[in-house]
Amino acid sequence: MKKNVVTKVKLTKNQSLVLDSLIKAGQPSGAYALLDTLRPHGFKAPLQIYRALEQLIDLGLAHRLESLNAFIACSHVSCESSGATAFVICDKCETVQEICDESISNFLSSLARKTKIKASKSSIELHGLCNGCSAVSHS
Amino acid sequence: MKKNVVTKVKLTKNQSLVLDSLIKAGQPSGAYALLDTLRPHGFKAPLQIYRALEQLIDLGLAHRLESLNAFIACSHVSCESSGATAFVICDKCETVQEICDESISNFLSSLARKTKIKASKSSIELHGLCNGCSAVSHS
DNA sequence: AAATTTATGTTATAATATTACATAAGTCAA
DNA sequence: TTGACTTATGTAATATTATAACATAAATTT
Repeated sequence: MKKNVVTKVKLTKNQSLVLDSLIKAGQPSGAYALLDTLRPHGFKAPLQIYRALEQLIDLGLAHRLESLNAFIACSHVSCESSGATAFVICDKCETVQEICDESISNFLSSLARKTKIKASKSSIELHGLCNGCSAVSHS
Repeated sequence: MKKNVVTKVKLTKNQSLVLDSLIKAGQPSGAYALLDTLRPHGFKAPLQIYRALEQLIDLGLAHRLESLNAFIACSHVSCESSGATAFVICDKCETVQEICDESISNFLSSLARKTKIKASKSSIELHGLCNGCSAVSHS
């Protein structure tokens, strides 16, 4: 459950562009949406996106939301959080809260212990309606 | 966070076939793998699989593993677990442990409370090496 | 039996992701 | 600074996963 904790890395041009797009989006973005955003910058193929994302995720600067097949910039300066992160996703406004505290890591440790697994990666995603949206929401 | 808790339902033919395949597989199975398995029974299109899976998941008889884009039969008689389930997945032998106890639901409730979300769906998946595989494993 | 809902069959296509191979740029050691 | 090596890039093709749209049939309700 280690992660490359990074204070300063020099990103390549593609990596920077993808990260900037993710940050600007402020929401989960699909790889092809990112590709479209970056076509003006010369991006032409999905692989350019996927490759940049792979590095960014390794560096803890971006995350993949498994339940959405989408990606999001890390909301911490850089995610120094040992990989124990939970995402809380509003299905209406698409806001994502990235939670990263002891309750998450404790829960995961305990789960790993109980199931006798040597954990290497986790994904916790909770969907629903955020405070604002559930106040308004019809149906 | 409700789920259709079911004691006895009559599944349709397609639903039964898909569920049986899932159970027989005993492992996460992709939709197209299921389709291939069921071609001898007359299945011809992915939609036949996806539609059956949708019902099975609604009924709590199967689950979707988001991080694998795959499906698995519920390991409980029928998952009466309020949808608060965690999956622990060995990346080597593909064994999946389906955990479904108070620690999961407590964790999720607390997360929902902290983030002020009205939760409707959750996904918790922990990857690593199971007890057996980590004993053997090289690299 | 008519009306309604639920399930099915089938074709086509959308959305997501990777393989394979060629080239270029950066890094490090001699 | 050249050569060896690793890391990043470009590009085309293709694989994998999932859904839309439309027609038909079966089950359920009234």
